[in-house]
Amino acid sequence: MAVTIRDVARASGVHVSTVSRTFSAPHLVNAETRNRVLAVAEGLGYRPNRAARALTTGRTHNLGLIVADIANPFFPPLIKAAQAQARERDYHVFVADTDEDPVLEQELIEMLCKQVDGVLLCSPRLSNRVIERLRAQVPFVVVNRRVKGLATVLMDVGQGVRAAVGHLAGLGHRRVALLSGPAGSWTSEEMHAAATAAAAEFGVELMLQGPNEPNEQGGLAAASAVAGSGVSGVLCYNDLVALGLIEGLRERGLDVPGDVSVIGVDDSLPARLNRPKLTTITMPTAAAGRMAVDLLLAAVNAGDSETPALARLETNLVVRESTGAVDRVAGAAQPSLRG
Amino acid sequence: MAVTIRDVARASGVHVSTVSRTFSAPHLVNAETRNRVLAVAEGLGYRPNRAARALTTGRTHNLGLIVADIANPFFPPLIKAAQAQARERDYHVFVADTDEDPVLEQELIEMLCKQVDGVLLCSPRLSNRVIERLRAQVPFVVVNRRVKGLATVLMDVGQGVRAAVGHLAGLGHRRVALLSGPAGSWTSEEMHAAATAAAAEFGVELMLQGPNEPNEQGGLAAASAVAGSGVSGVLCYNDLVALGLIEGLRERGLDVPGDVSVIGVDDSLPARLNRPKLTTITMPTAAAGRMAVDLLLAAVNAGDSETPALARLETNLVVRESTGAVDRVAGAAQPSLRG
DNA sequence: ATGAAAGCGCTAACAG
DNA sequence: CTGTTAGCGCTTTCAT
Repeated sequence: MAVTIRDVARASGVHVSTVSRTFSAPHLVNAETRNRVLAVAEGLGYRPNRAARALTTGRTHNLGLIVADIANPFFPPLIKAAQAQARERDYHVFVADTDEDPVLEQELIEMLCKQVDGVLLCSPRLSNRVIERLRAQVPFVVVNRRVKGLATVLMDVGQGVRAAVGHLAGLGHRRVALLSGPAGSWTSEEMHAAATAAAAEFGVELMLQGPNEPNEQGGLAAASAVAGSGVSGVLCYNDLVALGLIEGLRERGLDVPGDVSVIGVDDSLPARLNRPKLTTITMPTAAAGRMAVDLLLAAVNAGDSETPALARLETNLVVRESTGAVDRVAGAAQPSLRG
Repeated sequence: MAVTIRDVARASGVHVSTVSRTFSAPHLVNAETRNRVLAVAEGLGYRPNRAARALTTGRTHNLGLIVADIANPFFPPLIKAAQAQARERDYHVFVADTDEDPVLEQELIEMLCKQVDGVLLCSPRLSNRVIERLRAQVPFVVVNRRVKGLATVLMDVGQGVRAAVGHLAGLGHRRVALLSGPAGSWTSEEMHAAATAAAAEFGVELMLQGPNEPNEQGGLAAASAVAGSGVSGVLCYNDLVALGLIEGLRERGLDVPGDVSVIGVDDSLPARLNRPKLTTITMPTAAAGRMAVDLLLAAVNAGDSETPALARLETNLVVRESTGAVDRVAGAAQPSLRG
């Protein structure tokens, strides 16, 4: 076993409680003694055992972060930001990947909740019912989902969607499709509502296509439906869907943005690397990660009797190369000569 | 505070040790009693406190996983595989991102090491000296790095590199560049050694260019050097570098694979999504994640007096669209007519 | 300012 | 098979 508080106490000729205070309440101990203890501890390589501390204080100083899929490029920036923010508050973040599986998600939460002071749920696939039951065990903060009574961080994708539809309308598109995401995705529902409203506002016809898997496969699979629908512009649930769609369209001889304009959501790494560079809606994932940590820490330190906080973060459209003007009368998608 | 073992004991009319055994050594307790205890525990919503258990057993049943950058698409598949494998062994994996910062890496390890039974170091940026000091505190397994005396999982990138150079040679390339990775990267050194050997074997001239940042910026920054060097084929440290290079080459009017053939390493998500699809060396990241967990668990349960294990995993070249035959005499890169 | 003692939730001998 | 007892490393009254 490693060096404990007792070893330090013995080696520096004080009682364990003094050593303890040196680390957890330094102002309560004589400067001289403190320095001696610190020096001895340093020399022995002593590090407080946080698990043991947690046992008495009831605070682990750990946070859990549950995501559906680390490999989805939407999440890493959020994770990084959350870890960085937590570190500044002397907290540590444990990340768990649920593989998009609600059962696994619940198991992980139950497993985690005894080792953390609070849990960050990002775009959870769990039912609200389960979440509400689980919250008795540990404070939650939810990102991109509405659960009544829980502190929440929302990315206001509606703003970006409105801008996207306006952008397409301005380029002359009259028929536009929305490729929705997984059933039960709050973001997807928000996109739907905002797209419907914006379509009416800008006088374009909106077709809904979905649900789709939230990855390239989903976009690829939707390509034939899009190709046959006569739309000239498509707004996708996320960047991966958009990239998959572009790929599928190409296989059918359709060019982007020549024949079809495609817009993604997230502004993820692949969106910036791909060719054509994706026009997309930026999601403030880093800000959301930081904010979620702050909200969670507030909930942890205040008890949950507060009015649950709600943070809404802005989104924006960033225009790149996957959208362009309609160069045909009806805007109907047809194989282009260069395709 | 949550429901403890004592509450369960009281409610089911047995002693705490019986409840304890029900969970940690079920075979030692009468089936009838066990079922009763289990039922009561279930009813009360009891979950064993793993931190408290860790205090007596000395086993947290947690593993730490340190990566340089979660946002680098190389890591997520490894992380997912490690978490899945650990779960099967009733272990939990805590992921920490060091932001490519050795100082932060060390801090995180020291912070983590009291809450985990072992640590997985993936492509660490830490000096061997520091690693060797830290290993006294907690068992390590290292991925893609050689540290004497430590259990190791290596991805044998040399195989893939040889295949890549052979592939380029077969396409008629005579002058080839290697864009190396960060200084101190084991993988980068392996690539260099293997590329040098393969270049001699296949009779091509090899130019070394680096070190480069392990991301698209690194590739982008190297583009002008590559464009001016007269090479017709480039092997890059990883897919992101390759994609950045392709982008930079394009900005200079050079087509891939028309003017220059580019090969990446990792076979990451962006490599498959991008256009042209990247010819790349597959890295067995998932297998490495699983293997590393098994090695680490073995080290944890055996004490470190064993001969440290060494696993070498195969890599392969997957040919896609970013490589092609040389269509000019000297193979010198020059603006193409279609560029 | 420091020491003494109790206890956090759990496991691990040791008895019985 | 089950109860008793001690103690993991640390914090936290309460004394002194």
